[in-house]
Amino acid sequence: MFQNCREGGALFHISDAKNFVGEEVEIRGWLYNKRSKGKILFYIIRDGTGYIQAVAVKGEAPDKAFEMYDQLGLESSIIVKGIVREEPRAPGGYELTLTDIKPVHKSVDYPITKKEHGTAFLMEHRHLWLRSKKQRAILRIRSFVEKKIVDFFYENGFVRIDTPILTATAAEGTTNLFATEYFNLGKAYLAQTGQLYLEAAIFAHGLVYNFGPTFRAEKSKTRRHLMEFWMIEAEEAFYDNDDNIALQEKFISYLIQNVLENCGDDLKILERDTSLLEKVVPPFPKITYDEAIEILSRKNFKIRWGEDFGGDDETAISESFEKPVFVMNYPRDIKAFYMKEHSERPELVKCADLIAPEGYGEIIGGSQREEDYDKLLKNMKDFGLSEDDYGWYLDLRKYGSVPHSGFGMGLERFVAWVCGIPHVREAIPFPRMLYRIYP
RNA sequence: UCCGGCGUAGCUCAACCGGUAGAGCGGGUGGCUGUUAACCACUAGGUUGGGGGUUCGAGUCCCUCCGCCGGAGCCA
Repeated sequence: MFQNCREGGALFHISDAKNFVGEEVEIRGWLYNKRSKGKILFYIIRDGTGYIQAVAVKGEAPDKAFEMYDQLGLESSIIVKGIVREEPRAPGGYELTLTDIKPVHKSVDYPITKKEHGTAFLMEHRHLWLRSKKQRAILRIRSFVEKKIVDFFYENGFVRIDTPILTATAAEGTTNLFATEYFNLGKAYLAQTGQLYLEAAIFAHGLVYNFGPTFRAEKSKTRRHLMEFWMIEAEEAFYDNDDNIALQEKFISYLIQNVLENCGDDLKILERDTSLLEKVVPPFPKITYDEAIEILSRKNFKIRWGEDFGGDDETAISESFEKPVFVMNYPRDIKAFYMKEHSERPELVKCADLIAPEGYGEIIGGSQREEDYDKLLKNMKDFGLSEDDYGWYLDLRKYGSVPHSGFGMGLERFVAWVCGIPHVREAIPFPRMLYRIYP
């Protein structure tokens, strides 16, 4: 914030008002709202840490405060001085008796008004929408979650491996990738996963993770999809599928409990019902794909064994549980080539997707990886992948191969769930969507 | 790409069976000494997304294009 560049005077944040009662302070911020009642007027100011109301009474406050009133549109940047006062009628409990107000820049006709707006309009003004209370709360929670993700892995002995964003080939084959020119080497693609690179790194570090943007050029048009999203992926040497699931349980619970402990004010702004989040502690329910199909059949869903779940299916499964639920051991045909075959039923793979409660859908996809050279090579051929493109990946099964597992979590889906917001587009500052890349 | 829905004032939305386009907010003007999305009065603001058609008459019905929203597929 600004306090580092202030000359003299009290260092002041609105959020610290309680420590400055009776003192004159200076706020550098923006005009959030204003009201006039003739000989008394109110300026509501925000400074990035909170909101406070400055009161000016005719004859007591400088005349300037009244002259300024009509000139200052909402979101004008201003420097306000005033004396902090306890005030039970004020929302935060504190108020300012205004002693000076100076415009830094006068804002005229701010597009986002105090009444409701539609999402199309708000997305068109995303650069301004970020200033509003709920959007601030969401992105503050996102920022905190990002910190706790890094903390969790650091505390648990993981090494962060930043995997490349520009890659030469598709990692999972089927999905569409964004392409760009790469000098004399032809096309390069924006990474849709860093997993294969993480698998290489476990042989150096044992436990590794990455955290960064991921790109999918799929024409997905739903509340759970973005073209550019942030993913956290972990990869663990000598972990089987059960170890992997236990780690995910611990990870998700850690994040949720930390948010509940530290983000109470923001969750309140979002009117999030936290009672369901409080239940997110290990162990989570675990069902197999077969059992999930049974649950859906009982609910009269038209899904047959062998098909993947759609959004409605995931919601229906999650409604049977209060906590996030792991769905394990999917048919191999609907999963990626690198997943390890189930030892008793070769038509299945050892994997688990974590489905969040309240209809937020899949937030984690994970699996044990195929560590056997010959089986992996056969899978790649079955999936139509070129052996040449993946030579380095096959090498990992030649020089000290070990059982290993990993998972990937979509940050925006997680944040949307925690915040209780219906669409992932609000869980990222500037969403890239199928028909929107502005602003 | 496919399936639905929507497009009316700056914004959010009304307008019955096809019959003179309206409200709230925002803007402007005036009023008000405790407002909390302040309130009260007055006021300006429209090629009803574009084009074509049916009709005495279209915001409303038909065709077409454009834009947006939701869903499917795919996935986190």
